[in-house]
Amino acid sequence: MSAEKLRLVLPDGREVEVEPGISARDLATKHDGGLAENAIAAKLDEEIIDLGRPIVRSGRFRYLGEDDSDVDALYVLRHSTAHVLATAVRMIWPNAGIGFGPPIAEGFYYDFDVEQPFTPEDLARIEEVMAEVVAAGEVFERREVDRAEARDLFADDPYKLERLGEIPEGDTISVYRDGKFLDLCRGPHLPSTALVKNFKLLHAAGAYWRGDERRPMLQRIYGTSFFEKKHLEEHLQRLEEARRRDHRMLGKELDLFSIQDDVGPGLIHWHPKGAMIQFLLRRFLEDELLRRGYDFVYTPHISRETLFRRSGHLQAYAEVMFPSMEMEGEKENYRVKPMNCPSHMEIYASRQRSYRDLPIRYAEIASDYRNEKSGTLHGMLRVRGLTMDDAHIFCRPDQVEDEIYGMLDLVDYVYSTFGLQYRLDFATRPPKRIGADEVWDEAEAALRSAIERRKLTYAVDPGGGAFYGPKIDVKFLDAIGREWQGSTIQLDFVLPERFDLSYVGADNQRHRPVMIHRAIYGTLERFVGGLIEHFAGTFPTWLAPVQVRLLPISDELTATARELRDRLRAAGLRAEVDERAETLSYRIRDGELQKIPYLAVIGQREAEAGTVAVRKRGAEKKQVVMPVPEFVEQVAEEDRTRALN
RNA sequence: GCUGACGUAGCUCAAUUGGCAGAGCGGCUGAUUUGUAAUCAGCAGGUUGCGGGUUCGACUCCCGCCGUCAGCUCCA
Repeated sequence: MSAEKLRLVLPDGREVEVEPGISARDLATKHDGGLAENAIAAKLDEEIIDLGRPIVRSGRFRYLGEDDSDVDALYVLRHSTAHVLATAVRMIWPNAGIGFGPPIAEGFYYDFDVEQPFTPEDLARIEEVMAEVVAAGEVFERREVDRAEARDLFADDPYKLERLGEIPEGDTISVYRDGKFLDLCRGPHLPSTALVKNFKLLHAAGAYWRGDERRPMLQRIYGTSFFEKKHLEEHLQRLEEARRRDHRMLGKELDLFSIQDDVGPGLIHWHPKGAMIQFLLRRFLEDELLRRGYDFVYTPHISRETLFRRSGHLQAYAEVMFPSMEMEGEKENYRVKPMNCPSHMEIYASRQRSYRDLPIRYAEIASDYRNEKSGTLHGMLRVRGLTMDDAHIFCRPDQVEDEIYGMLDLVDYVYSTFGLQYRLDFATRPPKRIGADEVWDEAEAALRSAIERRKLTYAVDPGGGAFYGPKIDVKFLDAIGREWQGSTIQLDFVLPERFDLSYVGADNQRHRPVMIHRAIYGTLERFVGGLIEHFAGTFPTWLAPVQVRLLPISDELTATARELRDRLRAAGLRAEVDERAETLSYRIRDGELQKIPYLAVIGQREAEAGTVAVRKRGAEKKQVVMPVPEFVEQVAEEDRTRALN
């Protein structure tokens, strides 16, 4: 069979004709030395291939180099590093069972079935052996085998056999070997372990085989690797930076919140300074909601189960709800609410509604309680008692798009005030759903159109919507690039049905309103936790629990300092006097560590001149002496404009 | 919920093979009255998470509970 030449389109646009079956490596030496210099793999269209693999079709072609900015190259590197890890583990524990070992977003992991969980000392030991494997420069050797041989090769590896059984008939089964380690693996890999230069094992923890808690627990080792040492170090520094910003640590240091053992896990105590932040967030949002035509409502924290039976929560959400409370002399038990929607439905349903009343927007910042699994609790980010900035909008179908548009506008207004970038996930109809297709068509079109009108970029999550309606999730990015779940906007076709909501239209007929759930912050707990980490505790002046701390140099100046404090308070600002009998240096240091935006020193000179010596957090000029009125105005201005400094 | 590690003063952490529970910071008191990131001294502060057990003796070893932390598919 005289093979036709293949045509490969190179990144620079050139086309080359090659013999079918030529490997990327041979292609490099024959055709273009420069292009393939330091290549570790190649990419043909969307498929990454080993350098040694034969090229059997035409397409766009490029080499992957030792380039940490190339996600494809990193993918190969980390996959190979995972194999080096497994190689080392098998050298130390020859009987270790092996699970999966994929590259992941920031590194890789590998799951092992071992008698004893790995200790930190084990990880250090494994790293040493990995270094030996790297030094040995073992070649990654790919081989394609038939099913029978594969079964034979992995006869002692039950997890690999299980995976093998899932590979469809007719698919190629490949195995990779480096040194003594053989793995069922689709590849691709580096040419040699010698290219694994900068890696680090980060931690070990249990992980269920296939994430299924009914199946055996394996021991997972996480790690990461880079081509360049500099990038590994930067990555480790980022991890360190994230630890430095941990809201649980900062919450303690800055006295923002606590969780008390004898109150219960996942239940937040907002201390005065944390509570101040929550208060400021509420005030900011509520003022804005008034401008945007919302009505405030307040609803009970507990209710008869009748309510949640009607809403469907008892059927669909019971495992997250706290258990029933029996009430003496009453047939019905009570429940603490996990959400606010049912009560808002009741308010809507409490009287007749006209099409002229719509849209109706009920907002409530409310405490809800959810019995989250103990292992998922995490500081303020995953709690059992949560404060939702909730709202439910009831509108006519023709109003949905404008309402969504308005919410996106509000999201943008709020997030940009905090200097947060964000992105949208648009989740569409899942396979299992209620509601007619026409209703979904209309709803999804309205959401999409609102997003596009707002000129926002978004990712579609097909089938990711709830069974009762499509939704938009807003993810915001913090200062070190991590993503947080923030706002959510969710259409609901179910609740209006269950509560038999209606309005009387212009045609004098009863119609079903559309209902939209929405939260801007999400929960105050998570949002504040996110802000703590985003700002690393250094809140902008308008959010700082204490904006100004006054430092009188000696006792004689305390009265002057108190006067200024009262003047600042009268201007709506938050100020306090540090009257402790400590040196100025001591009190300045303390104020800096407490991340207070303004430290204002008052000495004899200032008292006589009517000035303050202002030391602004993070400012280039260490201190500026200014007249008191000017200082008050400067802080007030920053507060008023919500400056991000 | 499950697996593992951990839990000592308000905070951060010590305490040898099972042998008198300590330090720094913080707090209080006194002295100092301070000019830009820690003044000095003294004092108080503990049922070593809770409950059992082993032992002459338990922070230490064993069991149970509570809590914290990491993780629990980003599919060979």
